[in-house]
Amino acid sequence: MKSEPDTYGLGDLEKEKTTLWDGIRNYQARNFMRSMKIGDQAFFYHSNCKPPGIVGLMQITATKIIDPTQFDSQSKYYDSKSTEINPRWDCVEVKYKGEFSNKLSLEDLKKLYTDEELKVVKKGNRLSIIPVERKTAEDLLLNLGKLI
DNA sequence: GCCAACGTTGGC
DNA sequence: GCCAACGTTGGC
Repeated sequence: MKSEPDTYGLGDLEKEKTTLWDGIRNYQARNFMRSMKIGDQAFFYHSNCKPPGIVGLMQITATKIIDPTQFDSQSKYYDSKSTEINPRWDCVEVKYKGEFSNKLSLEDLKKLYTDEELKVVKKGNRLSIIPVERKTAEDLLLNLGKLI
């Protein structure tokens, strides 16, 4: 799950402990969130920064939550076409699990994994939520070191 | 700041 | 349903 550290970084989640992963306005990304289950783990990826890459670990603590920002006309995520009866956007709640002792930059990830093993390294991938195969995830956890 | 690689919108 | 125009993401 990607986020820009200037907007909401791993440090912000560490302070807050849990947060709603709201503001997702891409159907494919939304659908990936819908497939998540409570207890699932997720990598926190810092995007649009130097260097981009995986920095921490999270756990899904609640699913299928209606994204409140879609109804807030003051929010940049406001969607005038979404209704309370038929909301377009939902999200999950995540909990901070830790920061990796051996963070992996996008450059590192490209050296370690192919496009197919880890879709985030594929050129042109702009999705902010991308599934990771269990096998790759287990290997990533070994390469990322300890949680600090 | 540039631009590739998308996704979305809206006229037809 | 097609597609041109436009907007966004995000690495570089």
